[in-house]
Amino acid sequence: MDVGVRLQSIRKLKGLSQRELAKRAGVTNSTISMIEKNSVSPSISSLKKVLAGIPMSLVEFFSLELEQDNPTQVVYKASELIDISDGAVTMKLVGKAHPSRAIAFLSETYPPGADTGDEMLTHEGEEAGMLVDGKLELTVAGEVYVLESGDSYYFESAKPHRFRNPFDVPAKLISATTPANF
Amino acid sequence: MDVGVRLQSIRKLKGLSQRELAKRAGVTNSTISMIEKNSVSPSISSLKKVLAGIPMSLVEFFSLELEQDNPTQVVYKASELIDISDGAVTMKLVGKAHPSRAIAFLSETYPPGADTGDEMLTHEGEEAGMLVDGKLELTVAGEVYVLESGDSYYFESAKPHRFRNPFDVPAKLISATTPANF
DNA sequence: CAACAGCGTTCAGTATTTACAACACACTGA
DNA sequence: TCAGTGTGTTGTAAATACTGAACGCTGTTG
Repeated sequence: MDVGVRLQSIRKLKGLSQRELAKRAGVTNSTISMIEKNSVSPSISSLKKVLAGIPMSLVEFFSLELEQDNPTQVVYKASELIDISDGAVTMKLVGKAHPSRAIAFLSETYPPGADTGDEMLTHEGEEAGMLVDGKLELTVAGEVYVLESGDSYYFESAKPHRFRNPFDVPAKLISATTPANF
Repeated sequence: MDVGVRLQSIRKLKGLSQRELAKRAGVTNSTISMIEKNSVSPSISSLKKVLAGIPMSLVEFFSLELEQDNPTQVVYKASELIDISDGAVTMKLVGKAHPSRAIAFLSETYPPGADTGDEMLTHEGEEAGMLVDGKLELTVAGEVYVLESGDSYYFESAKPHRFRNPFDVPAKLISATTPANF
């Protein structure tokens, strides 16, 4: 697998534009464009700067490259999931061998007090999930729900939504979002 | 840790000169010189070519870089050993976190029929080892010995020596060589 | 519709890396 | 001692990557 495609899929998975990533990384958008198109082979220092804007280490970057040499992996051990955690919420992505995935299937853990941020989330697509442990508060389009172990949900992601754990035990959630550009 | 120092220590561990590695990698010796001195930041394609001459993947290269962020690692699991195999003989190096090691401590496996080559080895330093499984033939300065499980050895590496496994079971050897530039 | 903002791409010029060819040094053997 | 071979380093010229400013496209807003 080549560097360009890999960078692009990681960038899109993080929901960043070329310009946005370029600004965070301290390079120009044209640099990122050309790297993703494989019209240049970036220097180590450049790639390092770019990845710092994601953020991601060189090790992680090339580890992912290795893993997708095995394009037909079907089963994933817990330790094989990709960590895309954001803040206090840990999020682990299933299906690392599928760079152009249609579904972001996640294992998420919300410690007591954790949430997805003050702002309500809105994006295209649909999402579903099931709580496997603890209790979790879900707000969708102004309605507040409390999920308990075994409860599940499904809604259009365009509706403003937010997850919060105001309880005193960690909540473990299995979720799926499509498309995967969240 | 920087790219240059890491490349140099790997190259020396493999016993290669800048020119020798350059020839295998299809680059010039000056390129390798400047990379090791960190006077340039090589492009991914260049570094990939250089590492192909070792041979070593980008993943492994940067993995090593990460690991030595933890400079005080003392215990290593079997899966954590660095594979520096040569031919049929598998050799795994203990102490990856010590780039400027004084001792090359190896776990080696000789399948039936494997050997260290037709030529006798001679280099500076001293080496010792113990056979933990199977049987192994050791020749030192013209003398031929047969090691069995539990047997050990110690000799000056300047004496011509060779390991062979003419038996029908794999031989597993734990060895130490100093200095580590073998 | 027009203006705008965001997206990725492309082009010319600049900065950096790389190849080629020297160089200095150390060691070996005649 | 002196040629010969090995080592790593360092100029200069060619190749390549990177920047900055365009461009065309899409969707949004007044």
